[in-house]
Amino acid sequence: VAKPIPTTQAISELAGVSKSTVSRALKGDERISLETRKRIGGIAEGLGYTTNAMARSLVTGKSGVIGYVIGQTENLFYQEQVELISRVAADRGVHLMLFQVPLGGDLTQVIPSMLQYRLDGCIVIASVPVSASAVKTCASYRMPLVLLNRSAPGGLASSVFCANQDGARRAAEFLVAGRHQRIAFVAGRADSPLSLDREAGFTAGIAAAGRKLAARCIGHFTFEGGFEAGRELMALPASKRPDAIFAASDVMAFGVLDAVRSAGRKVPDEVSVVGFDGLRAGAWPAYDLTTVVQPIESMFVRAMEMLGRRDGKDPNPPETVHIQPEFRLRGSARVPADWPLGDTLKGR
Amino acid sequence: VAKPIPTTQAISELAGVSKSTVSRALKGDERISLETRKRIGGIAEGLGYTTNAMARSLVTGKSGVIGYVIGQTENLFYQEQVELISRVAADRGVHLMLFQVPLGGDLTQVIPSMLQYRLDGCIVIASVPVSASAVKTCASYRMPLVLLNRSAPGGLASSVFCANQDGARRAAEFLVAGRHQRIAFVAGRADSPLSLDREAGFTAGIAAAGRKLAARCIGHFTFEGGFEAGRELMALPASKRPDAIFAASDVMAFGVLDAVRSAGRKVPDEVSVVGFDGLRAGAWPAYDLTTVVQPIESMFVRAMEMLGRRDGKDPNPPETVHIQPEFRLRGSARVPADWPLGDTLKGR
DNA sequence: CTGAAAGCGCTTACAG
DNA sequence: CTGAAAGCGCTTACAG
Repeated sequence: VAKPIPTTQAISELAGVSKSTVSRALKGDERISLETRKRIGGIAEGLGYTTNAMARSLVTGKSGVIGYVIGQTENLFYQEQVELISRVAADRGVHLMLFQVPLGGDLTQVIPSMLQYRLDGCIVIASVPVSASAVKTCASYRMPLVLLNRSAPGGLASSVFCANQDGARRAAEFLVAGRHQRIAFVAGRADSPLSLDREAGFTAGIAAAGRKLAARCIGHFTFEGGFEAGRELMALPASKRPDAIFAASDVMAFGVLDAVRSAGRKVPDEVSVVGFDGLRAGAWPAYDLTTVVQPIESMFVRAMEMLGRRDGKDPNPPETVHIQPEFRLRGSARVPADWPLGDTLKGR
Repeated sequence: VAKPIPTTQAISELAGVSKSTVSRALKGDERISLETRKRIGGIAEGLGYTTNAMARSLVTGKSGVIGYVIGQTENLFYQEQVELISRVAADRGVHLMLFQVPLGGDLTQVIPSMLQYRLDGCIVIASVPVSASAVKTCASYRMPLVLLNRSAPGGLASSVFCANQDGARRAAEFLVAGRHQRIAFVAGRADSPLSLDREAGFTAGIAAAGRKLAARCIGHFTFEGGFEAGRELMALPASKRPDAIFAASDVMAFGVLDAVRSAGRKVPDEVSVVGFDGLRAGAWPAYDLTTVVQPIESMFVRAMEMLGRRDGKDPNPPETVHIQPEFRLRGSARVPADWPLGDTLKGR
């Protein structure tokens, strides 16, 4: 039998008190006597009451939902995160609404929807382009934004970064210590700040050892791109062929690995491969990838905190944080004899 | 400079008409003169107006958002789908709210949240346990439910299935035609209807050729479980060792493949492996998996249609549909000489 | 073709 | 410790 969801009105009638009292009792207002609170709580429970979030947010101005903006990406990395962020959100009692920016689009496209639902804020992943005007629009409507691994044009939004440079530098030190002779880098896209950061950290790391990059390819952050890059590198004459390859993402590293193997080279005996991200699939024996692990759970927690803490009406001032990644040793790269096992970047 | 989001009130003042007219004009009500509609539309645009979805849904009783309920699963299959379903939803102008049922939990846990936001309906993926009482509760509150690859206890909710039996049967026919001698099956969990369906279809397929299963293992729907199963199977004496293995999911098939190879067996010369799902990662050279591809996009579209079509106040009556999967030939299994290339189940 | 009024289900000053 | 009243921003019969 279908029953409508009961309202505070229904409860107030059953309890013989006003709707105001019901409302206050339900949210545990101290001004209502404990006894009344308990009684009302019991009635609400018995009726199967749930507050109408729409009505509540209409008056409070807070919706209890934050937006999670993803791109139209086939990148495994982002796919893995959905479960994680939804758990982090659930733990804090906030709900997540999903927004997808189509390929070639910009955050701007989903702003109207975000505003419609009066979101308490938005988390935007790195693969979504964010124009200066998009950030400005959100700021003008007081819609707090947290960008992941991306800085906000004009500094009008918060950012949570993995310490990309530090992580990449660590990978460089690892490969140098492993006595690799010709070290190559596979970039994501030429114009990606994320890729550039990782490249900067990596080249700084090998430069510190008085070395330089033996080769550099573009892998477009895709498996296929990584595979192609790996093929190119393996096609080089022996004197130039790299014996170590660092890819700016794990999926690309997977592609590189498959290419290296199909070129008949042994991993890690002839070629070491290191990635960046920390995909779960990296643990599968087929790849067994040594990689820099992004602290995504911590990154999400920080992002939620930034969105959550706004006590007053005004959003928090934008801030930027960098969280250190970990370095995960697996079988795809030669381990220097004296390298501390189980070492992590965090420990430094 | 921060500005509040304008309301119909603001527009009505600027336009010199009533809020009623603004409301009607904005939704293109024919009763408002075209001229007025255009003028109001222009003013709204200029003001950067977006309707307050909370207020609207408070009166209409429709929120424009549907729930997507996922489990705490690390299964790649579900991870890949988030992007797809969010695109399908966006195409139809509905928004998606994410709900996660923790490990060991049941749909019941998230029902209060679903009710709070007065969702227009919910899509529940197969890895989420759905008790009879959960279905009953949703039905009693008129919350339409569509379960994926799972039938509703009591028939009180709709279901969209991949034709699991047909797909698995096709895999069986393929392996039989490939003249494999000892055919094994790796199940998901013993109590999973999904796994049982695929097993039923598969064994029916080989039984039709007068054959029976050479071996059967449990792989728990995980990579590790598949790997373990593959190891067990490869450890059998040569006379019992399978030369063909069908896994009830792609991730398990990946594990099987890695186990088969690490046991020193050649794929597909000595052992053929076939999966079920159609993960993108199956196309990677490291796995190159022949598999039954679930038509998830069509499944999502049907699910949305089931939720969307309710014109009146009452939800649509529950229905159940089965959509045919495709069979994708790749390199992990020997192809029968006379097998039609590019053949799909759909074509039959 | 348009408007005044009521109401969706809450919360929150303001009174007492 | 509790209630009456106003109001959040819409939509929708009901009138005209």
